[in-house]
Amino acid sequence: MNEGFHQRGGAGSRRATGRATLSDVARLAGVSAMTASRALRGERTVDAALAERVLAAAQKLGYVPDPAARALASHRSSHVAVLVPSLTNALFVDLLEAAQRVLRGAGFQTLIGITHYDAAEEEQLVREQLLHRPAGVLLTGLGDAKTTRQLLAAHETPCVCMMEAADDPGVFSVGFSQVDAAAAMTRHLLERGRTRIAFAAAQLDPRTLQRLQGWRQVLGEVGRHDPRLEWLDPAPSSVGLGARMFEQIKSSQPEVDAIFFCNDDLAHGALLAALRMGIEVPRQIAIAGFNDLPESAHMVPPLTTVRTPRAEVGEQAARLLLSLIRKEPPAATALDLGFELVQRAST
Amino acid sequence: MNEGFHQRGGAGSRRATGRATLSDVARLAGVSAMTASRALRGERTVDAALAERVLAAAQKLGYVPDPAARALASHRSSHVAVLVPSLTNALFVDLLEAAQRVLRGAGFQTLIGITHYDAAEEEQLVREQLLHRPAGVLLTGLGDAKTTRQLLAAHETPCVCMMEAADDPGVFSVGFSQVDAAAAMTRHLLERGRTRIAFAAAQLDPRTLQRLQGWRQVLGEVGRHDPRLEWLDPAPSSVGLGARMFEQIKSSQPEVDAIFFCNDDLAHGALLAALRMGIEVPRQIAIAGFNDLPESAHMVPPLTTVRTPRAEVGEQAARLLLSLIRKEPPAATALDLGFELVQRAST
DNA sequence: CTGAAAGCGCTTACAG
DNA sequence: CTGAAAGCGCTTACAG
Repeated sequence: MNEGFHQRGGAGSRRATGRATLSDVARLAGVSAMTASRALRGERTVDAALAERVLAAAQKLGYVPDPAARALASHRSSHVAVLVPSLTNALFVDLLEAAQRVLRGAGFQTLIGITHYDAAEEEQLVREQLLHRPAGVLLTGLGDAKTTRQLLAAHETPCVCMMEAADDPGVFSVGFSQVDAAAAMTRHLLERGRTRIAFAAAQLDPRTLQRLQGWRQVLGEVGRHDPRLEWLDPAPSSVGLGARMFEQIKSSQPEVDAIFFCNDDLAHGALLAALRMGIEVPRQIAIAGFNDLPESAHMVPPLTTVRTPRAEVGEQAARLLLSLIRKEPPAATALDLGFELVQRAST
Repeated sequence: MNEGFHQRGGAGSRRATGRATLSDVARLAGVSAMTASRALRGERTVDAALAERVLAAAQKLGYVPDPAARALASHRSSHVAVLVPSLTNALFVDLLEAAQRVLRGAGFQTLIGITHYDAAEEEQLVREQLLHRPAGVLLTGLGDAKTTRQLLAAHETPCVCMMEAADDPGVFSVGFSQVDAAAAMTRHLLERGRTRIAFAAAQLDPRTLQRLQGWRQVLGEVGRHDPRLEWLDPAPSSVGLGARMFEQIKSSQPEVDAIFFCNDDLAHGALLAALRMGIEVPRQIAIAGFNDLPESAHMVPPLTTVRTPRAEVGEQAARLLLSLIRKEPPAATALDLGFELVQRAST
């Protein structure tokens, strides 16, 4: 019967890897390679008894499918590309970590790409990634990157956008409304009796501009919007920049009684600058941030901010992508995970 | 002559990708696929004129090699796995970003793995990665992970360790001496007239323990080491933990006149706690950190710390790995990039 | 220095 | 529901 007889390649063969292959499994289970392949991928068309034998054989041989062979034959790798603007911002790190945990659990490898907040670089990265035929792409979008979307569509590669609740029905997204979150914070400052509320932002990526919009909207409604209260700097966010912005606003517009920073890093810098300058927060001026980084609760005074569900966004975006990859019906097109206003002593 | 005649697969063929393949290039250049393959990979055995024709053909067709096919045939992918303990610590983010930039430039994709400071998880991740046959591995090692090294050796996968200057000649490493850096900071504190210098650390990974060793060594030499000055907490580092440690040290050992924290996050927490408690730094107590994060220069007072060359470590480690992958003679076995003591107002 | 053959380990597409 | 055949797009190993 030649049972267990296992010859690989014959005389002129090239060096193999030494790992068990699909045909090893098939031979041991007494089925064809095709049936083994189908059983291992969980196709339901395989007879239950056969499938069980295949699984047992695979187990016994310690079989692990070769990703390269699978990718070559199926035109689809087991990679998922995750594109984020930066890893310097803890927000994106949390997003990435959460997504990666889910993807890894499902047998997908995570390839990271850093776009540096540059739409052209995003497009370039997507092109590069598509050469590797990723199973899917997770994106922190840079506006209406139509080209990106077309590229992905042309390669039939599923994609989920993170950190926004998109209104475009052709786009899958997981996030929350940046506009609403900023509006909520602005309302909070009004309720605390502030009348000259500045908005200070850096980087000016699409999500930051959405926050600007929320602030404008609320102040506009109460007739308190004034373009001179907008402090917009395209430079990257940093603690140092936040400190400089605070000094500038304080010296040029002493009547400002609250500053809403577009993120916590800037707000931290402002709080530290206030300490250095002997300006009391919130008595003389209120300071608010956005994101609720771990440091924020420990600042002096503790920072009022918006808690964003970034880990959950990463996780849910990965889950949504997995269902798209598996061609299962997606749970939703746009998943809105909300936000939470965290009031602390700085406002 | 059938020139330009291009038929793919014939009647019963399966859907191809539509991209130009190696044989398209070979046909256009009028050579065999083998010669085309060799020319494109830059093998020097190819006749110059032929090589030029191949390159021109590839250019014209927009040929891009298929990574999966290449990996299947050669048993080696174009991926490099980068394993770090965490991305919550900015140190590792800088490392990763720098390494990725170099690797991407050389045509390698970066796969990240997060070990969560767990040696078992590191080993598990290495096993997983090896199934994908990475071209190489970049590691932020977790001690004498002998198993890890054996695994890599068995798969003939080159590896470079980051953030240490290893003394083991069988290990390639890029970093600096954690012991020396901590010793330098301890000496600095002695020179500033401090006599009761505590060492406060969290996470307790190998590099932290090396810093502990440097501190012990210097204090031992001057007869000022006292085990009660060691504050070691295995919990993850955070600003909050730094604040708590500061409060504890202050209340239980009021005679301590300096605290050397094993990283800047903890030191930031301590500075903030001191502000809250009304304790003057450095008059009443000096505070020092390690790593020089961007925030450190903006703290109140600005933090004295050790600047570590993490971006350069990532970059050089990637370069070293590339030369190992290409079987070029490596520039060095252990590359020591040094460190810099940055004195600011907190000491 | 160059090439025809074989093979890497899977899956697609087609028959039964 | 199952299988024999062909093929994915490259490179290794061997001849010349």
